[in-house]
Amino acid sequence: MTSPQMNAQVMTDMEVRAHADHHASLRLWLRLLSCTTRMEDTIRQRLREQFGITLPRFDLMAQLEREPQGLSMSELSRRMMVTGGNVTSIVDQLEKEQLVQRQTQIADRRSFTVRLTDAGRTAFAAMAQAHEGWVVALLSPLNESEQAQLHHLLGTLKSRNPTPTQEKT
Amino acid sequence: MTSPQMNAQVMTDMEVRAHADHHASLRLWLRLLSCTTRMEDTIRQRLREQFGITLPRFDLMAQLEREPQGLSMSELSRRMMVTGGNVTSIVDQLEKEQLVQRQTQIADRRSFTVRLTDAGRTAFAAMAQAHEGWVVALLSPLNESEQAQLHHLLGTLKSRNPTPTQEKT
DNA sequence: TATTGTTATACTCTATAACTATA
DNA sequence: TATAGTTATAGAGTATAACAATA
Repeated sequence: MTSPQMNAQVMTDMEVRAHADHHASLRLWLRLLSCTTRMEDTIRQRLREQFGITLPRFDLMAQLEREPQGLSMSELSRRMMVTGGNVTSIVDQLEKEQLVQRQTQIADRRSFTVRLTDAGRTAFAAMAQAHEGWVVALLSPLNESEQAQLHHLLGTLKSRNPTPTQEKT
Repeated sequence: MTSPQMNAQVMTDMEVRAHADHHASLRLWLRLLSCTTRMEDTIRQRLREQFGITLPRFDLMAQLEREPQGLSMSELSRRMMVTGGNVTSIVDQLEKEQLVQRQTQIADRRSFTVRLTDAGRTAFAAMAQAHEGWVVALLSPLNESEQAQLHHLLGTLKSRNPTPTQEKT
């Protein structure tokens, strides 16, 4: 490829090939986007209809469910990759419905620990179970081996791209 | 598996297996979502910074670019899967910037044909070229064969799931 | 009556910036 | 001064519903 014999014809072929590859990448991206958006819209709609909850609220509860000892507002902000004011608003709503609670810190009185309440944990368990069922059903066109392949390919994609944290900061 | 010898122990194993699979599906979904969201956020941000355009506006222009003869408002609404009022608002903005134009129909005076202007076509060409470059770069962790595999797997996923049209209507 | 498109309204999510209380 | 969190505001995107003009 890099030999001195490389000539104008080869360059042209390479360019044609590059264009074809670019279009293939673009088609792949559009397919990736449409598959994901379609699943996400379905899940979002069902969460709203069946549980009266939005995806960000569900995500916040999911974060808390993984951390029984609770998380600070700023840590929630970091993990959900949204700014602080938005976390305040989501926690306000969930607290009003008694699904989460703010606990004052002894060590640092500026900060709160946010936790799921018992009611919140119970409610989340039901939602998470339904959510998992939807995901399993939506991915069921792929068998176990195909899902593993897809997981692997996406892992390659993810690990070699900059993280959102790096980009956002 | 369905023989009379199937006993409690087998059931338990199956259940354990099912749970493991479910968790694998959930992990796959989270990875699919985060890969896609990360790419989409990057693209959205660059479109805004470099071209002062939002993704829906870019998408609308992309629809028009594919149909030189133009599209009606309702056809744009259908293709973009958003309700009519939103299309009105996006077309209003693009028309104000003279990137698209509404043409009255002779046959049906209720309806418009929306087209790219020459300026719109020129502007879109520059944006589309940059966009394609970003997509190629973002997908570059996967080689050609891996991209083809991913495209194929997502095709399977897409073709055997209900279409958004069915779900939205 | 039905359809095309517009307008008005409301809601969610998001970011930015000014602010308060505490460290 | 710096940090944790709140408040206020603004903007994008979305849906719904009432409306006008035309078919």
